[in-house]
Amino acid sequence: MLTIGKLGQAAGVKVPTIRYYEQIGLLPEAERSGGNQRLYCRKALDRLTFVRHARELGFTLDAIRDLLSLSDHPDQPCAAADAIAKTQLAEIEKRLARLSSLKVELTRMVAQCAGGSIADCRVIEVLGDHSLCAADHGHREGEGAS
Amino acid sequence: MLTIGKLGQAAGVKVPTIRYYEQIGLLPEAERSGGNQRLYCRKALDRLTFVRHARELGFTLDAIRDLLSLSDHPDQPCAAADAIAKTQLAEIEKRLARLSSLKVELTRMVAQCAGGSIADCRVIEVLGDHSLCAADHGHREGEGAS
DNA sequence: TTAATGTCTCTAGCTACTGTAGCTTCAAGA
DNA sequence: TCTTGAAGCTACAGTAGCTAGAGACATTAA
Repeated sequence: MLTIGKLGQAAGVKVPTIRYYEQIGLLPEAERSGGNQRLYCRKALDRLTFVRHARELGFTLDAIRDLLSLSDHPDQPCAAADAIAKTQLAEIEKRLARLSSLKVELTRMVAQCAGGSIADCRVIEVLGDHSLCAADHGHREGEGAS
Repeated sequence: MLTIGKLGQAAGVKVPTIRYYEQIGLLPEAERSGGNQRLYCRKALDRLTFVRHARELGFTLDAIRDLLSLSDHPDQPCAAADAIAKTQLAEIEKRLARLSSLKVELTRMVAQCAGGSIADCRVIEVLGDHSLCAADHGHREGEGAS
């Protein structure tokens, strides 16, 4: 049996994140030791690894919840899991296209900055006037820019 | 003078978002009409357009705050604005690389799903076992998957 | 005048965590 | 056996960047 710290290390997930996952019901409530500490078995590690991996691939926690419940019933046809992955793929393709055009735009902005004063800095100029844009980057970002 | 609704339409920003920007000090407090409604002039529209455009390009509100204060002092050298844009560009390139490898992975996953039952669905299998991954997608996502 | 629309403030909620405070438990060494 | 330090516990607050809703007031067109 693993403590929460060991589990986190093994799965590559931070301890508060594991507790958070339990809190929101993504992971089942853990067994407890005599001193009220969480204890995890191999299966819990598999499940957490699954979650981390899916997060890395960009799945939302809701999608992961669905995938987990699917994998808990392995006799059903896998169309549902496939659909979730496909949705995710479409989403990623959209983001890729968007980011590519942003990159073009920023590259152009940076290249045009002649190193003068702000009064003639193209970076600020382009940001103030959409019509100076070369690329047509859409209207809403929809993702946090971290 | 524009009401908040007209301003929002003109700049392509939702009304609550404008109030939010004012609340966090990104936009100055607006003038008020006799009936306590916000009124905006042309300059406010420029500023809001700048903000929206920068948000679309993935700048954080903090970075935008910096850019705005730079553009308020147009006699300084533009190195700072340039640096912000470059940081942003590097960030976008990282995200692009990451998303590309995610796309490869998901495409592979979806292609391998043979349409059978979940017991042998590669989507779930790949998510449960990192060693099955073709691409080396890093450790942390750092962006909300919307 | 009336109805519809717009605006006001305030509060709470969203995602996916992260950090803090103040306490308890555990394992290893003296 | 005692001590010490790391790791664990709960509970709550905070992060970004908004979005949604309630209930009241303002404006405008018919």
